[in-house]
Amino acid sequence: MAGSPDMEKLTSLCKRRGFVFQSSEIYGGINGFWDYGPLGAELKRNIRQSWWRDVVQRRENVVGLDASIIMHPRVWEASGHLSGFADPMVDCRACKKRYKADGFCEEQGLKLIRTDAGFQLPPGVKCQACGSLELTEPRSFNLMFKTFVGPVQDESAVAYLRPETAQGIFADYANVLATSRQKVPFGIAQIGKAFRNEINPKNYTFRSREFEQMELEFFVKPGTDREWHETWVADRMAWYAAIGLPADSLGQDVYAKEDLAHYASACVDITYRFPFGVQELEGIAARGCFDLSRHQEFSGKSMEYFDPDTNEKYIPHVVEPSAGVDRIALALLCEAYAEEWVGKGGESGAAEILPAEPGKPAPQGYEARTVMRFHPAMAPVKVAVFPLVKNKPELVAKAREIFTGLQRRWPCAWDQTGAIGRRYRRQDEIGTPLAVTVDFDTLENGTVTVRDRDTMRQERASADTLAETIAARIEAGD
RNA sequence: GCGGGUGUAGCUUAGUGGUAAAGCUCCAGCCUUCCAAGCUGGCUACACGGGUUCGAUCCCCGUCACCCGCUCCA
Repeated sequence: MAGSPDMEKLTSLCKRRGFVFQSSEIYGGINGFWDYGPLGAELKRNIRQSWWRDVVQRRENVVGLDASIIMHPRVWEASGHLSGFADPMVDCRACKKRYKADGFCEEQGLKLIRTDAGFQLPPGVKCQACGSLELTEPRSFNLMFKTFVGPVQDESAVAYLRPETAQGIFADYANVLATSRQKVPFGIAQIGKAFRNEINPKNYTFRSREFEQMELEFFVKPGTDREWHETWVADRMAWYAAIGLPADSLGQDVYAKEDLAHYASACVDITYRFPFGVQELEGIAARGCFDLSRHQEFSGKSMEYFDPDTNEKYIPHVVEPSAGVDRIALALLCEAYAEEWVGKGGESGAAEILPAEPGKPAPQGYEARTVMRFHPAMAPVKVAVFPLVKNKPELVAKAREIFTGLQRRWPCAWDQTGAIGRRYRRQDEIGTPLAVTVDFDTLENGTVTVRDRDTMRQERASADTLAETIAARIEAGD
Protein backbone atom coordinates (compact mmCIF):
# COMPACT_ATOMS: atom_id res chain seq x y z
CA MET A 1 0.00 0.00 0.00
CA ALA A 2 1.18 3.50 -0.78
CA GLY A 3 2.18 5.82 2.03
CA SER A 4 0.26 8.93 2.95
CA PRO A 5 0.08 11.46 0.16
CA ASP A 6 1.38 14.96 0.52
CA MET A 7 -1.69 17.05 1.35
CA GLU A 8 -0.51 19.88 -0.88
CA LYS A 9 -0.35 17.62 -3.88
CA LEU A 10 -3.73 16.20 -3.07
CA THR A 11 -5.42 19.56 -2.60
CA SER A 12 -3.83 20.79 -5.80
CA LEU A 13 -5.21 17.82 -7.72
CA CYS A 14 -8.62 18.29 -6.14
CA LYS A 15 -8.69 21.87 -7.33
CA ARG A 16 -7.22 21.18 -10.75
CA ARG A 17 -9.56 18.34 -11.59
CA GLY A 18 -12.70 19.65 -9.94
CA PHE A 19 -13.13 17.63 -6.77
CA VAL A 20 -13.03 20.42 -4.19
CA PHE A 21 -13.05 24.19 -4.42
CA GLN A 22 -12.80 26.76 -1.73
CA SER A 23 -16.23 28.24 -1.06
CA SER A 24 -16.74 31.75 -2.44
CA GLU A 25 -13.22 31.73 -3.80
CA ILE A 26 -13.82 34.72 -6.10
CA TYR A 27 -14.40 36.81 -2.98
CA GLY A 28 -11.34 35.55 -1.18
CA GLY A 29 -12.90 32.46 0.32
CA ILE A 30 -14.67 31.93 3.62
CA ASN A 31 -13.06 30.05 6.44
CA GLY A 32 -14.48 26.63 7.17
CA PHE A 33 -16.60 26.20 4.05
CA TRP A 34 -15.88 24.13 0.96
CA ASP A 35 -17.56 23.35 -2.35
CA TYR A 36 -17.49 20.10 -4.23
CA GLY A 37 -16.93 20.38 -7.96
CA PRO A 38 -18.32 18.02 -10.59
CA LEU A 39 -16.16 15.08 -9.53
CA GLY A 40 -16.46 15.75 -5.81
CA ALA A 41 -20.24 15.87 -6.14
CA GLU A 42 -20.19 12.43 -7.77
CA LEU A 43 -17.84 11.07 -5.12
CA LYS A 44 -20.11 12.22 -2.31
CA ARG A 45 -23.14 10.90 -4.13
CA ASN A 46 -21.48 7.49 -4.29
CA ILE A 47 -20.70 7.57 -0.59
CA ARG A 48 -24.26 8.49 0.32
CA GLN A 49 -25.73 5.95 -2.04
CA SER A 50 -23.54 3.14 -0.72
CA TRP A 51 -24.31 4.03 2.89
CA TRP A 52 -28.03 4.25 2.24
CA ARG A 53 -28.03 0.88 0.49
CA ASP A 54 -26.05 -0.72 3.27
CA VAL A 55 -27.80 0.85 6.23
CA VAL A 56 -31.36 1.35 4.97
CA GLN A 57 -32.22 -0.40 1.74
CA ARG A 58 -30.94 -3.86 2.54
CA ARG A 59 -32.39 -3.92 6.06
CA GLU A 60 -36.03 -4.51 6.72
CA ASN A 61 -35.80 -2.84 10.10
CA VAL A 62 -34.27 0.49 9.10
CA VAL A 63 -36.22 3.30 7.47
CA GLY A 64 -35.18 6.68 6.16
CA LEU A 65 -36.02 10.23 7.12
CA ASP A 66 -35.33 13.70 5.76
CA ALA A 67 -35.96 16.24 8.50
CA SER A 68 -35.64 20.00 8.26
CA ILE A 69 -32.40 21.75 9.10
CA ILE A 70 -34.08 24.41 11.22
CA MET A 71 -36.19 23.00 14.02
CA HIS A 72 -38.04 24.36 17.01
CA PRO A 73 -35.44 25.92 19.33
CA ARG A 74 -36.73 23.82 22.23
CA VAL A 75 -35.22 20.81 20.46
CA TRP A 76 -31.79 22.17 21.32
CA GLU A 77 -32.74 22.84 24.92
CA ALA A 78 -33.86 19.24 25.24
CA SER A 79 -30.79 17.86 23.48
CA GLY A 80 -28.47 19.86 25.71
CA HIS A 81 -26.81 21.68 22.83
CA LEU A 82 -27.98 25.10 23.93
CA SER A 83 -26.24 24.88 27.29
CA GLY A 84 -23.62 22.31 26.44
CA PHE A 85 -22.40 24.23 23.44
CA ALA A 86 -21.99 27.43 25.39
CA ASP A 87 -19.02 26.60 27.57
CA PRO A 88 -17.47 29.83 28.76
CA MET A 89 -13.73 29.95 28.09
CA VAL A 90 -10.93 32.08 29.48
CA ASP A 91 -7.61 32.90 27.87
CA CYS A 92 -4.40 33.78 29.66
CA ARG A 93 -3.11 37.03 28.19
CA ALA A 94 0.41 36.24 29.25
CA CYS A 95 0.98 32.71 28.01
CA LYS A 96 -2.01 32.38 25.64
CA LYS A 97 -3.36 29.21 27.17
CA ARG A 98 -7.10 28.65 26.98
CA TYR A 99 -9.27 26.99 29.58
CA LYS A 100 -12.86 26.01 30.15
CA ALA A 101 -13.85 28.55 32.77
CA ASP A 102 -15.83 26.36 35.17
CA GLY A 103 -13.34 23.53 35.50
CA PHE A 104 -10.53 26.02 35.65
CA CYS A 105 -12.05 27.78 38.68
CA GLU A 106 -13.02 24.57 40.40
CA GLU A 107 -9.49 23.24 40.25
CA GLN A 108 -8.42 26.28 42.24
CA GLY A 109 -11.15 25.80 44.82
CA LEU A 110 -13.15 28.73 43.47
CA LYS A 111 -16.48 29.03 41.76
CA LEU A 112 -17.32 30.67 38.47
CA ILE A 113 -19.74 33.55 39.04
CA ARG A 114 -22.90 33.51 36.96
CA THR A 115 -24.40 36.92 36.24
CA ASP A 116 -27.30 38.19 34.18
CA ALA A 117 -24.90 39.21 31.48
CA GLY A 118 -22.96 35.98 31.44
CA PHE A 119 -20.07 34.82 33.56
CA GLN A 120 -17.43 36.43 35.74
CA LEU A 121 -14.21 35.07 37.13
CA PRO A 122 -13.94 34.98 40.92
CA PRO A 123 -11.12 37.17 42.26
CA GLY A 124 -7.80 35.46 42.71
CA VAL A 125 -7.90 32.94 39.88
CA LYS A 126 -4.66 32.65 38.06
CA CYS A 127 -3.30 30.89 35.04
CA GLN A 128 -2.38 27.35 35.93
CA ALA A 129 0.47 27.32 33.49
CA CYS A 130 2.27 30.59 34.16
CA GLY A 131 0.56 31.95 37.28
CA SER A 132 -0.46 35.18 35.61
CA LEU A 133 -3.53 37.05 36.83
CA GLU A 134 -3.89 38.59 33.38
CA LEU A 135 -6.92 36.63 32.22
CA THR A 136 -9.65 37.53 29.77
CA GLU A 137 -13.26 37.64 30.94
CA PRO A 138 -15.05 34.35 30.35
CA ARG A 139 -16.45 34.29 26.86
CA SER A 140 -19.06 31.88 25.60
CA PHE A 141 -18.45 29.99 22.41
CA ASN A 142 -21.78 28.66 21.33
CA LEU A 143 -21.03 26.42 18.44
CA MET A 144 -24.55 26.59 17.03
CA PHE A 145 -25.30 28.97 14.18
CA LYS A 146 -28.03 31.34 15.22
CA THR A 147 -30.62 32.73 12.85
CA PHE A 148 -34.07 34.24 12.84
CA VAL A 149 -37.29 32.76 11.58
CA GLY A 150 -39.62 35.25 9.94
CA PRO A 151 -39.12 38.94 9.30
CA VAL A 152 -38.79 40.15 12.88
CA GLN A 153 -35.31 39.67 14.25
CA ASP A 154 -35.97 39.64 17.97
CA GLU A 155 -35.32 37.04 20.64
CA SER A 156 -38.66 35.33 20.10
CA ALA A 157 -37.69 34.52 16.52
CA VAL A 158 -34.32 32.95 17.28
CA ALA A 159 -33.64 29.55 15.75
CA TYR A 160 -30.56 27.47 15.10
CA LEU A 161 -29.10 25.59 12.19
CA ARG A 162 -28.91 22.00 13.41
CA PRO A 163 -25.50 20.99 14.76
CA GLU A 164 -26.36 17.33 14.12
CA THR A 165 -29.01 15.49 12.14
CA ALA A 166 -29.75 13.12 15.00
CA GLN A 167 -32.24 15.35 16.78
CA GLY A 168 -34.50 15.40 13.75
CA ILE A 169 -34.73 11.65 14.13
CA PHE A 170 -35.56 11.80 17.82
CA ALA A 171 -38.12 14.53 17.28
CA ASP A 172 -39.84 12.44 14.59
CA TYR A 173 -39.41 9.14 16.41
CA ALA A 174 -43.07 8.84 17.38
CA ASN A 175 -44.28 9.78 13.90
CA VAL A 176 -42.08 7.22 12.23
CA LEU A 177 -43.04 4.53 14.72
CA ALA A 178 -46.72 5.22 14.10
CA THR A 179 -46.46 5.13 10.33
CA SER A 180 -43.77 2.63 9.39
CA ARG A 181 -45.09 -0.57 11.00
CA GLN A 182 -41.75 -1.08 12.70
CA LYS A 183 -41.14 -2.82 15.99
CA VAL A 184 -38.18 -2.50 18.31
CA PRO A 185 -35.43 -3.18 17.41
CA PHE A 186 -35.54 -0.81 14.45
CA GLY A 187 -33.66 2.14 13.11
CA ILE A 188 -34.22 5.55 11.50
CA ALA A 189 -31.53 6.86 9.19
CA GLN A 190 -30.89 10.28 7.81
CA ILE A 191 -28.36 12.02 5.60
CA GLY A 192 -28.09 15.77 5.69
CA LYS A 193 -26.19 18.95 6.32
CA ALA A 194 -25.24 20.07 9.80
CA PHE A 195 -23.55 23.25 10.99
CA ARG A 196 -21.10 23.97 13.78
CA ASN A 197 -19.39 27.26 14.34
CA GLU A 198 -16.02 25.62 14.91
CA ILE A 199 -13.49 27.86 16.57
CA ASN A 200 -10.72 26.67 14.36
CA PRO A 201 -11.56 24.85 11.12
CA LYS A 202 -8.55 23.05 9.75
CA ASN A 203 -7.04 20.17 7.85
CA TYR A 204 -8.61 20.99 4.51
CA THR A 205 -12.22 19.77 4.52
CA PHE A 206 -11.78 17.69 7.67
CA ARG A 207 -13.15 20.16 10.18
CA SER A 208 -15.61 22.42 8.42
CA ARG A 209 -18.37 24.64 9.68
CA GLU A 210 -20.88 23.20 7.25
CA PHE A 211 -20.72 19.47 6.77
CA GLU A 212 -22.80 16.46 5.93
CA GLN A 213 -23.71 13.65 8.27
CA MET A 214 -25.05 10.16 7.78
CA GLU A 215 -26.68 9.15 11.01
CA LEU A 216 -28.60 6.16 12.21
CA GLU A 217 -30.54 5.97 15.44
CA PHE A 218 -31.15 2.33 16.16
CA PHE A 219 -33.74 1.79 18.87
CA VAL A 220 -33.35 -1.29 21.00
CA LYS A 221 -34.84 -2.91 24.04
CA PRO A 222 -33.12 -1.75 27.23
CA GLY A 223 -30.50 -4.25 28.24
CA THR A 224 -29.64 -5.25 24.70
CA ASP A 225 -27.59 -2.09 24.10
CA ARG A 226 -24.27 -3.74 24.32
CA GLU A 227 -24.80 -6.51 21.79
CA TRP A 228 -26.38 -4.11 19.32
CA HIS A 229 -23.51 -1.71 19.79
CA GLU A 230 -21.06 -4.46 18.96
CA THR A 231 -23.12 -5.50 15.95
CA TRP A 232 -23.13 -1.99 14.57
CA VAL A 233 -19.43 -1.46 15.09
CA ALA A 234 -18.77 -4.65 13.13
CA ASP A 235 -21.25 -3.75 10.38
CA ARG A 236 -19.84 -0.28 9.98
CA MET A 237 -16.26 -1.53 9.85
CA ALA A 238 -17.27 -3.94 7.10
CA TRP A 239 -18.75 -1.09 5.12
CA TYR A 240 -15.53 0.92 5.27
CA ALA A 241 -13.67 -2.06 3.93
CA ALA A 242 -16.25 -2.43 1.16
CA ILE A 243 -15.75 1.13 -0.09
CA GLY A 244 -12.02 0.68 -0.35
CA LEU A 245 -10.46 1.73 2.93
CA PRO A 246 -8.02 -1.03 3.86
CA ALA A 247 -7.96 -2.46 7.36
CA ASP A 248 -4.45 -1.21 8.05
CA SER A 249 -5.48 2.41 7.55
CA LEU A 250 -8.51 2.13 9.79
CA GLY A 251 -8.67 1.96 13.55
CA GLN A 252 -11.02 1.91 16.47
CA ASP A 253 -10.83 4.27 19.37
CA VAL A 254 -12.71 2.71 22.28
CA TYR A 255 -13.76 5.23 24.91
CA ALA A 256 -12.79 4.52 28.47
CA LYS A 257 -15.65 4.43 30.94
CA GLU A 258 -14.65 7.74 32.51
CA ASP A 259 -14.57 9.51 29.14
CA LEU A 260 -18.15 8.61 28.26
CA ALA A 261 -21.05 11.02 28.58
CA HIS A 262 -22.94 10.23 31.77
CA TYR A 263 -25.86 8.62 29.92
CA ALA A 264 -23.73 6.57 27.51
CA SER A 265 -22.71 2.98 28.06
CA ALA A 266 -20.24 2.64 25.20
CA CYS A 267 -18.64 4.63 22.43
CA VAL A 268 -16.26 3.63 19.67
CA ASP A 269 -14.76 5.98 17.11
CA ILE A 270 -13.84 4.51 13.76
CA THR A 271 -10.67 6.29 12.70
CA TYR A 272 -8.67 6.69 9.53
CA ARG A 273 -4.97 7.35 9.30
CA PHE A 274 -4.98 10.70 7.50
CA PRO A 275 -1.72 12.30 6.37
CA PHE A 276 -2.26 14.84 9.19
CA GLY A 277 -2.90 12.19 11.83
CA VAL A 278 -5.30 9.50 12.93
CA GLN A 279 -8.73 11.09 12.97
CA GLU A 280 -12.35 10.15 13.46
CA LEU A 281 -14.62 9.19 10.56
CA GLU A 282 -17.55 7.92 12.57
CA GLY A 283 -18.63 7.65 16.18
CA ILE A 284 -20.79 4.77 17.33
CA ALA A 285 -22.35 5.49 20.70
CA ALA A 286 -24.75 3.59 22.92
CA ARG A 287 -26.69 6.54 24.31
CA GLY A 288 -29.21 4.75 26.51
CA CYS A 289 -32.60 6.44 26.62
CA PHE A 290 -31.16 9.91 27.19
CA ASP A 291 -32.39 11.60 24.04
CA LEU A 292 -35.92 10.23 23.96
CA SER A 293 -36.32 10.82 27.71
CA ARG A 294 -35.25 14.41 27.34
CA HIS A 295 -37.68 15.00 24.50
CA GLN A 296 -40.42 13.35 26.52
CA GLU A 297 -39.60 15.67 29.39
CA PHE A 298 -39.36 18.84 27.33
CA SER A 299 -42.27 18.19 24.95
CA GLY A 300 -44.59 16.47 27.37
CA LYS A 301 -45.23 13.83 24.69
CA SER A 302 -44.77 10.20 25.55
CA MET A 303 -41.86 8.43 23.92
CA GLU A 304 -42.73 5.09 25.45
CA TYR A 305 -42.90 2.00 23.36
CA PHE A 306 -45.33 -0.81 24.03
CA ASP A 307 -43.64 -4.11 23.36
CA PRO A 308 -46.32 -6.52 22.09
CA ASP A 309 -44.06 -9.51 22.62
CA THR A 310 -43.63 -8.98 26.35
CA ASN A 311 -46.47 -6.59 27.15
CA GLU A 312 -43.92 -4.17 28.57
CA LYS A 313 -43.73 -0.42 28.20
CA TYR A 314 -40.37 1.26 28.00
CA ILE A 315 -38.45 4.09 26.41
CA PRO A 316 -36.16 2.39 23.89
CA HIS A 317 -32.44 2.70 24.21
CA VAL A 318 -30.51 3.86 21.20
CA VAL A 319 -27.31 2.94 19.40
CA GLU A 320 -26.07 5.77 17.18
CA PRO A 321 -23.61 5.27 14.33
CA SER A 322 -22.85 8.81 13.16
CA ALA A 323 -20.57 9.29 10.17
CA GLY A 324 -19.23 12.35 8.32
CA VAL A 325 -19.66 12.28 4.55
CA ASP A 326 -16.97 14.89 3.98
CA ARG A 327 -14.49 13.08 6.18
CA ILE A 328 -15.13 9.84 4.35
CA ALA A 329 -14.73 11.64 1.02
CA LEU A 330 -11.42 13.04 2.22
CA ALA A 331 -10.28 9.62 3.42
CA LEU A 332 -11.14 8.12 0.03
CA LEU A 333 -9.20 10.86 -1.74
CA CYS A 334 -6.17 10.35 0.51
CA GLU A 335 -6.33 6.58 0.12
CA ALA A 336 -6.79 6.72 -3.65
CA TYR A 337 -3.92 9.10 -4.41
CA ALA A 338 -0.87 7.37 -5.83
CA GLU A 339 2.17 8.36 -7.82
CA GLU A 340 3.83 5.72 -9.91
CA TRP A 341 6.68 5.19 -12.30
CA VAL A 342 5.63 3.56 -15.51
CA GLY A 343 8.11 1.85 -17.83
CA LYS A 344 8.22 3.51 -21.25
CA GLY A 345 7.99 1.75 -24.55
CA GLY A 346 6.18 -1.33 -23.30
CA GLU A 347 3.76 -2.80 -25.78
CA SER A 348 0.21 -1.91 -24.95
CA GLY A 349 -0.61 -2.95 -21.46
CA ALA A 350 2.69 -4.63 -20.76
CA ALA A 351 4.30 -1.67 -19.04
CA GLU A 352 6.04 -2.17 -15.76
CA ILE A 353 4.58 -0.15 -12.89
CA LEU A 354 6.57 0.82 -9.81
CA PRO A 355 5.50 2.87 -6.82
CA ALA A 356 7.16 6.28 -7.08
CA GLU A 357 9.65 7.26 -4.41
CA PRO A 358 8.55 10.58 -2.95
CA GLY A 359 10.53 13.59 -4.09
CA LYS A 360 12.55 11.72 -6.69
CA PRO A 361 12.25 12.06 -10.44
CA ALA A 362 11.36 8.98 -12.46
CA PRO A 363 14.44 6.94 -13.40
CA GLN A 364 15.65 6.46 -16.98
CA GLY A 365 13.11 4.65 -19.07
CA TYR A 366 10.25 5.45 -16.75
CA GLU A 367 7.80 8.27 -16.48
CA ALA A 368 5.61 9.42 -13.61
CA ARG A 369 1.88 9.03 -13.53
CA THR A 370 -0.61 10.14 -10.92
CA VAL A 371 -3.54 7.83 -10.42
CA MET A 372 -6.52 7.88 -8.12
CA ARG A 373 -7.16 4.28 -7.18
CA PHE A 374 -10.76 4.63 -6.06
CA HIS A 375 -12.82 1.57 -5.45
CA PRO A 376 -14.94 1.32 -8.64
CA ALA A 377 -18.12 1.90 -6.66
CA MET A 378 -16.71 5.21 -5.40
CA ALA A 379 -15.12 6.41 -8.65
CA PRO A 380 -16.85 9.59 -9.86
CA VAL A 381 -16.64 8.47 -13.49
CA LYS A 382 -16.96 4.75 -14.21
CA VAL A 383 -16.02 4.52 -17.87
CA ALA A 384 -14.31 6.73 -20.43
CA VAL A 385 -14.92 6.24 -24.13
CA PHE A 386 -12.44 7.30 -26.83
CA PRO A 387 -12.18 7.04 -30.56
CA LEU A 388 -8.59 6.04 -31.23
CA VAL A 389 -8.17 9.09 -33.45
CA LYS A 390 -10.59 11.89 -34.05
CA ASN A 391 -10.02 12.57 -37.72
CA LYS A 392 -11.69 9.36 -38.83
CA PRO A 393 -15.42 10.09 -38.76
CA GLU A 394 -16.44 6.44 -38.73
CA LEU A 395 -14.43 5.81 -35.55
CA VAL A 396 -15.88 8.85 -33.87
CA ALA A 397 -19.42 7.90 -34.85
CA LYS A 398 -19.06 4.37 -33.52
CA ALA A 399 -17.48 5.59 -30.28
CA ARG A 400 -20.24 8.17 -29.82
CA GLU A 401 -22.82 5.44 -30.20
CA ILE A 402 -21.14 3.33 -27.53
CA PHE A 403 -20.71 6.33 -25.27
CA THR A 404 -24.33 7.41 -25.34
CA GLY A 405 -25.39 3.84 -24.68
CA LEU A 406 -23.19 3.49 -21.60
CA GLN A 407 -24.17 6.92 -20.30
CA ARG A 408 -27.67 5.70 -19.60
CA ARG A 409 -26.23 3.42 -16.96
CA TRP A 410 -23.10 5.07 -15.56
CA PRO A 411 -21.40 8.43 -15.32
CA CYS A 412 -19.13 8.36 -18.38
CA ALA A 413 -16.44 10.56 -19.88
CA TRP A 414 -15.94 11.34 -23.55
CA ASP A 415 -12.55 12.43 -24.83
CA GLN A 416 -11.29 12.71 -28.40
CA THR A 417 -8.60 15.30 -27.76
CA GLY A 418 -4.95 14.70 -28.52
CA ALA A 419 -3.06 11.45 -28.30
CA ILE A 420 -4.60 8.37 -26.77
CA GLY A 421 -1.96 8.09 -24.03
CA ARG A 422 -2.76 11.54 -22.76
CA ARG A 423 -6.42 10.65 -22.56
CA TYR A 424 -5.69 7.54 -20.53
CA ARG A 425 -3.58 9.55 -18.08
CA ARG A 426 -6.28 12.15 -17.72
CA GLN A 427 -8.70 9.46 -16.68
CA ASP A 428 -6.12 7.93 -14.34
CA GLU A 429 -5.87 11.24 -12.55
CA ILE A 430 -9.59 11.33 -11.80
CA GLY A 431 -9.72 7.64 -10.99
CA THR A 432 -11.86 6.31 -13.84
CA PRO A 433 -11.53 2.53 -13.53
CA LEU A 434 -12.08 1.61 -17.18
CA ALA A 435 -11.45 3.20 -20.56
CA VAL A 436 -13.00 1.90 -23.77
CA THR A 437 -11.29 2.67 -27.07
CA VAL A 438 -12.87 2.27 -30.48
CA ASP A 439 -10.24 1.44 -33.10
CA PHE A 440 -10.14 0.14 -36.65
CA ASP A 441 -10.71 -3.42 -35.52
CA THR A 442 -14.00 -2.28 -34.04
CA LEU A 443 -15.25 -1.50 -37.53
CA GLU A 444 -14.04 -4.90 -38.74
CA ASN A 445 -15.13 -7.26 -35.99
CA GLY A 446 -17.17 -5.26 -33.49
CA THR A 447 -14.69 -5.45 -30.61
CA VAL A 448 -13.28 -2.61 -28.55
CA THR A 449 -10.40 -2.41 -26.14
CA VAL A 450 -11.13 -2.12 -22.41
CA ARG A 451 -8.20 -0.66 -20.51
CA ASP A 452 -7.77 -1.09 -16.78
CA ARG A 453 -6.74 1.90 -14.67
CA ASP A 454 -4.65 0.01 -12.14
CA THR A 455 -2.77 -2.44 -14.34
CA MET A 456 -2.88 -0.35 -17.54
CA ARG A 457 -3.60 -3.58 -19.34
CA GLN A 458 -6.18 -3.81 -22.05
CA GLU A 459 -8.22 -6.59 -23.44
CA ARG A 460 -10.63 -6.80 -26.32
CA ALA A 461 -14.34 -7.14 -25.68
CA SER A 462 -17.39 -7.32 -27.86
CA ALA A 463 -19.11 -3.97 -28.28
CA ASP A 464 -22.49 -5.70 -28.24
CA THR A 465 -22.06 -7.06 -24.72
CA LEU A 466 -19.89 -4.21 -23.46
CA ALA A 467 -22.30 -3.11 -20.73
CA GLU A 468 -22.26 -6.58 -19.18
CA THR A 469 -18.47 -6.76 -19.42
CA ILE A 470 -18.17 -3.42 -17.67
CA ALA A 471 -20.78 -4.27 -15.05
CA ALA A 472 -18.88 -7.43 -14.17
CA ARG A 473 -15.75 -5.38 -13.68
CA ILE A 474 -17.05 -2.44 -11.69
CA GLU A 475 -20.13 -3.68 -9.92
CA ALA A 476 -18.65 -6.83 -8.42
CA GLY A 477 -19.95 -7.28 -4.90
CA ASP A 478 -22.34 -4.38 -5.26
C1' G B 1 -8.81 33.29 19.66
C1' C B 2 -2.95 33.60 20.06
C1' G B 3 2.06 33.14 17.62
C1' G B 4 4.84 32.24 13.05
C1' G B 5 4.77 31.74 7.71
C1' U B 6 2.48 32.42 2.89
C1' G B 7 -0.68 34.87 -1.04
C1' U B 8 1.66 36.34 -9.12
C1' A B 9 -2.58 32.30 -14.79
C1' G B 10 -6.43 26.20 -13.66
C1' C B 11 -1.60 24.02 -11.29
C1' U B 12 3.76 24.73 -10.03
C1' U B 13 7.02 28.56 -9.92
C1' A B 14 10.16 33.30 -11.84
C1' G B 15 10.40 38.57 -11.49
C1' U B 16 10.30 44.12 -11.07
C1' G B 17 8.92 51.27 -7.74
C1' G B 18 7.38 52.37 -14.65
C1' U B 19 1.15 46.78 -14.83
C1' A B 20 4.86 40.61 -15.76
C1' A B 21 8.12 35.42 -17.51
C1' A B 22 8.11 30.22 -17.96
C1' G B 23 6.76 24.93 -17.63
C1' C B 24 2.62 21.94 -17.24
C1' U B 25 -2.71 22.01 -17.79
C1' C B 26 -6.84 23.75 -20.67
C1' C B 27 -9.17 25.32 -25.55
C1' A B 28 -9.04 25.47 -31.22
C1' G B 29 -6.71 23.63 -35.68
C1' C B 30 -3.27 20.23 -38.27
C1' C B 31 -1.21 15.54 -37.63
C1' U B 32 -1.59 10.86 -35.13
C1' U B 33 -3.59 2.86 -35.85
C1' C B 34 -3.04 2.47 -28.04
C1' C B 35 -0.16 5.06 -22.87
C1' A B 36 1.13 12.58 -20.96
C1' A B 37 4.53 12.60 -29.02
C1' G B 38 4.93 16.85 -32.66
C1' C B 39 3.57 21.67 -35.04
C1' U B 40 0.53 26.32 -35.08
C1' G B 41 -2.57 29.53 -32.57
C1' G B 42 -5.37 30.98 -28.18
C1' C B 43 -7.59 32.02 -23.02
C1' U B 44 -6.11 33.14 -18.23
C1' A B 45 -2.77 36.17 -12.79
C1' C B 46 0.04 40.18 -9.25
C1' A B 47 -6.04 37.98 -2.80
C1' C B 48 -9.09 42.46 -1.26
C1' G B 49 -9.29 47.65 0.62
C1' G B 50 -6.71 51.90 1.98
C1' G B 51 -2.00 54.83 2.34
C1' U B 52 2.93 56.78 0.59
C1' U B 53 4.41 58.07 -4.55
C1' C B 54 4.23 61.43 -10.73
C1' G B 55 3.51 56.15 -10.83
C1' A B 56 2.63 50.31 -6.29
C1' U B 57 2.31 43.54 -8.01
C1' C B 58 6.77 45.32 -5.30
C1' C B 59 7.09 49.90 0.34
C1' C B 60 3.47 50.82 4.69
C1' C B 61 -1.39 49.83 7.25
C1' G B 62 -5.84 47.03 7.56
C1' U B 63 -8.86 42.92 6.00
C1' C B 64 -9.56 38.08 4.02
C1' A B 65 -7.82 33.27 2.95
C1' C B 66 -4.36 29.18 3.26
C1' C B 67 -0.30 26.39 5.90
C1' C B 68 2.38 25.15 10.68
C1' G B 69 2.22 25.32 16.08
C1' C B 70 -0.89 26.40 20.55
C1' U B 71 -5.95 26.22 22.04
C1' C B 72 -10.64 23.92 21.14
C1' C B 73 -13.27 19.77 19.23
C1' A B 74 -20.74 18.00 22.76
